[in-house]
Amino acid sequence: MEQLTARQGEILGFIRAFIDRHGYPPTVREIGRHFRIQSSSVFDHLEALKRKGHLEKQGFKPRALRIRDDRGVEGPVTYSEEESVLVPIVGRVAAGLPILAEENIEERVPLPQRLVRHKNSFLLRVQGDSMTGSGILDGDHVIVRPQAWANHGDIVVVRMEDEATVKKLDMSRDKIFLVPTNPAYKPMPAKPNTLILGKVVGLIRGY
Amino acid sequence: MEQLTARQGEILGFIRAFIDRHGYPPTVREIGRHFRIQSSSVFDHLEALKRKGHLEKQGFKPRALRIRDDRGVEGPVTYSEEESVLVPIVGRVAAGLPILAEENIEERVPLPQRLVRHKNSFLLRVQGDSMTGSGILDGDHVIVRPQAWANHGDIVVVRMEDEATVKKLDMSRDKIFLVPTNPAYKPMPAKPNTLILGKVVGLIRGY
DNA sequence: TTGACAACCTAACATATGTTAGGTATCCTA
DNA sequence: TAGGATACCTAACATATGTTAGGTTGTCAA
Repeated sequence: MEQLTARQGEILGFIRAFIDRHGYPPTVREIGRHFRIQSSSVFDHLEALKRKGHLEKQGFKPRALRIRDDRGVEGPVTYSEEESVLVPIVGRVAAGLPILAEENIEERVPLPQRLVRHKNSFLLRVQGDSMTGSGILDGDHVIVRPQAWANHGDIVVVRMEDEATVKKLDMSRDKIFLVPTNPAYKPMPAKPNTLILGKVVGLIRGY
Repeated sequence: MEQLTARQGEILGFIRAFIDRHGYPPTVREIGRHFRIQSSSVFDHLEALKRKGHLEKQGFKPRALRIRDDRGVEGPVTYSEEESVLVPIVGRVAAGLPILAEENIEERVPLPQRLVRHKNSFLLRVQGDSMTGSGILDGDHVIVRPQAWANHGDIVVVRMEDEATVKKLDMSRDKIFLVPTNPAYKPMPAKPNTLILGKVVGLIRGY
């Protein structure tokens, strides 16, 4: 990866911070406004960053920037390429409290970043064998990305009463069904008070 | 959080996936292209998603979208409770070489100690669906503790020719059998040259 | 049976956008 | 001492962009 100049480093840092704060990259002119330089000057910097491999850039599209300096080092590696993220294990899900309230958290476990690509993800211990059809066994821990809505076919964590349970979403019919993928169980229609806590994005098992 | 319609859920899901894949949100028309609807129709959907609190939207700015249905799960600051261990991912298993030879190692991933309680453990990517009966799916990574011998009922990694494969050990009969727990496959007797590389002690999956 | 809402449409508008062209000044290196 | 890279500039261009206005159709609860 080619060396950056001080200015190029500033620009890259600004883009990174902007994405952190807003959730989307800045436009050329937004960068320029911050540094009090013209858009064409920013353009030059972006081209340099692209040429040096630190930035991906989709021609002519606004905000189509992606920082690429997080790739690992090539070749045989004898050290960690990857950082760990501390992910909380959620136990009981007390009603009324947000899922990640300290009261619900039992402990925290370091996981590789690739498995936990989103902020506020958490681990939930699976109880029962209702999802064995999807390779989710009793005692497994699922990695959950919090989101209040999910789509047909997603494996989700829903809260019913005081319990968090893992099910597959079936939205193909008139009502929403929570489907256990173990054929020994029957799909149940979602009640009005069922709450989607998040989508299952990973799984961890220890034998 | 107000209820979404099926269509609104699809749109929200597309935006989420797009950000995941590209690093920046889609434009109104990019969403429309995917669903084969007009930009003005997409606009309506985005307004609905904003009104219902699932989306933030900066007026008139392209791609200025931010998904907000993960609120209420603000996590407290995380601190370290557990150390990570660097575990190598083994790719091809070159014949003649020890399984943990540098030539076999693709990369290293940090895992929580509780999952990897033994030295020289490694990760192996599972190919095929022969172990779905044990909740081990195609593409999963199993954590393997190296050992040359295992017991009846253990799930093990064996080397046959140049390939490492995951099977269940059946030693209840006169011969040793390698059992795929997917009933669609048949148990095979162990050949004299089959080598036990280790025992499966854990599993990791990313969706 | 009315009214609200959802889900789409066509057509048009103003403009913020990435980009290009051509220029100046400074610095470092061959 | 020439050349190249860096870091900026002004001016202009084509267009992809979010948005608005004004529809149609169907569904569903009051």
